[in-house]
Amino acid sequence: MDAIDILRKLKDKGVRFTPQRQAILEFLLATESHPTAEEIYQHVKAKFPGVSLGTIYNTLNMLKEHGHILELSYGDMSSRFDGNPDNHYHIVCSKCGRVVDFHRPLLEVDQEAEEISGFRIIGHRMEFYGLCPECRQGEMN
Amino acid sequence: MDAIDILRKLKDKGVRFTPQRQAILEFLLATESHPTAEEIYQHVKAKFPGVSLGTIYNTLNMLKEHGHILELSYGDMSSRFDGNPDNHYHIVCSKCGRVVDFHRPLLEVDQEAEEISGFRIIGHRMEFYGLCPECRQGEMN
DNA sequence: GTCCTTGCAAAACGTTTGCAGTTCA
DNA sequence: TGAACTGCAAACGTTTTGCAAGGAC
Repeated sequence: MDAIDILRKLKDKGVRFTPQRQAILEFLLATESHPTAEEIYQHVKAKFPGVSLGTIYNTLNMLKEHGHILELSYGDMSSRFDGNPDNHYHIVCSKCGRVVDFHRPLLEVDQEAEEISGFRIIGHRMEFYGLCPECRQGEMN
Repeated sequence: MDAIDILRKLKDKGVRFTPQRQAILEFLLATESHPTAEEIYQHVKAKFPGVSLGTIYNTLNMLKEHGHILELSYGDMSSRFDGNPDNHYHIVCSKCGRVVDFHRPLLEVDQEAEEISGFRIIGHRMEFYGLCPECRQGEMN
């Protein structure tokens, strides 16, 4: 489902279809990174110079509440947004903040969570915490 | 390993043993909740009325960097800190923010992550995202 | 005595809110 | 036309920073 399809469906729920929203959602669906609101803002500004950060947040929250994107908060201050939940896992260094990808088959636990909780599960996220090889030096004896 | 043991070990690394730090760490190890910095502050203030929020953050970051506690960021603005990583999982509603516990045996993936990445893994966290039964009404057709 | 830590206050940062003007339907 | 949205700016809550005084070792 692409950006236009999603926004068309949202129209039935009283959500307006605006070019800014289209640009934001298209960017999120096209990228494999997990951009911050600021990064999305910078990207959309190239196409719509007048767009504001407030509009970015407005749209991101709307998409999140309708279950089309995920908001992931990391240790660094700002949230990251993900339009493609079928992704990989991360390992975060508690000391230097480095993040490395952990590629392994996605755990198939969403259905179990859906059945037990009654939620409509959109996706999950798993993160490992630890000390990276550099930061391990002299630590954790 | 209790608070005093941990702080004694940190002394060898040039980290000072102060009563404020002891109180903060003891609270974190004793509770099963995931308190925010503010909640830790309120608790420690009962014992040390003059303590400041800055000291709480200072200590939490130090403990995190040495791999003794985890910082977990949620959708709501403030981070939560966890001294007992062996816990449960969460399911978060993307619309109303409700969080419910998901009790299931912890997935045994830490060792795999440690071997592949070279990190010293302290723990992991998994979160499911979706729409809760109430917020599903009329959504996601 | 040294230098790490504390407490305080101010600053920085990400995010939300309020509002007047605009645009989609 | 009317409700939803935009852009802007101000406000908000969390976290970090700077610095003088204090405390651990």
